[in-house]
Amino acid sequence: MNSDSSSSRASSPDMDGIYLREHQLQDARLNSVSSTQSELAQKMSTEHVSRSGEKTPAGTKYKLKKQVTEQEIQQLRLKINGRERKRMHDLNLAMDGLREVMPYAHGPSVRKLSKIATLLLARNYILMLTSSLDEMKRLVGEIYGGHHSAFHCGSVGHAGAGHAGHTANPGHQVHPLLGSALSSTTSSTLSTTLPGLTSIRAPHSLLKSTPTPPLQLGTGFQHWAGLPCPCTICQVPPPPHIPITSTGLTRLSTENKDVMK
DNA sequence: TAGGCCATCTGGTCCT
DNA sequence: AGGACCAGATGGCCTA
Repeated sequence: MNSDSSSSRASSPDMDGIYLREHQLQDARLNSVSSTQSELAQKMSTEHVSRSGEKTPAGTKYKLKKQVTEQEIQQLRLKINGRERKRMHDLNLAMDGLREVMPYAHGPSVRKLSKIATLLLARNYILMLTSSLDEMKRLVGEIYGGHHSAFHCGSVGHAGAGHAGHTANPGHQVHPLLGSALSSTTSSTLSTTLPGLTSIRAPHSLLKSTPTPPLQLGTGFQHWAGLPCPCTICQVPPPPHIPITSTGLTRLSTENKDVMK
């Protein structure tokens, strides 16, 4: 039940592990799949020979040529496998990065979110943040009414961090929420703004095997500072009403409503 | 032991 | 042609 999967099974093993496992598997596969590989090699080598016009069916020249192409094919396979491995490794790194910013407890005593759980939780989290943002905009609009200009882009002292996009891009080239990913305040700001957020639990069914620890913003969590910008540029459209089929998502959405109350 | 999750290999397809 | 992307297959590890 130990969630420290990095110790038991790292999603991104080091290169030595990769190298070792690769060769172990290759040794196993070269024995079991050698027929397929040799068939492929023979097919390709024959094709190569016919292309190059060197028709020496049974001579030594043919054998040498075939051997060379088999080695080339082998090397090509290794090269392709390495690329694919690197691609998947990068994908896992991105997945780890996503896990880091997810409002879910991190640590050695917490099982790492699975990939599917990470994606589902991330989607739910985005929807929650969107609804929270809309709600805050609505509240600010109610409170300040037509005087919101005092809190407009860059007018607020704290807004410098989160609204760097505005100050640096008068033409709104970069949305501040996107810019906040590069420069923003700590999660405590969000916790203050949305007090209930830090106590949200993840009820997703895919997380059933976890002890469901209280959600906490990851160390890498970043958000904008200060008040939401009510300008038309920052007025994000309402979240699309995507049907949520997952029970976990539905449940979390329900909790979101409670948080917003 | 079954099922879930994952890494890796592999062949196909599409793009540059 | 080479690389990126994708999906299926396979086998290992872990947990209930």
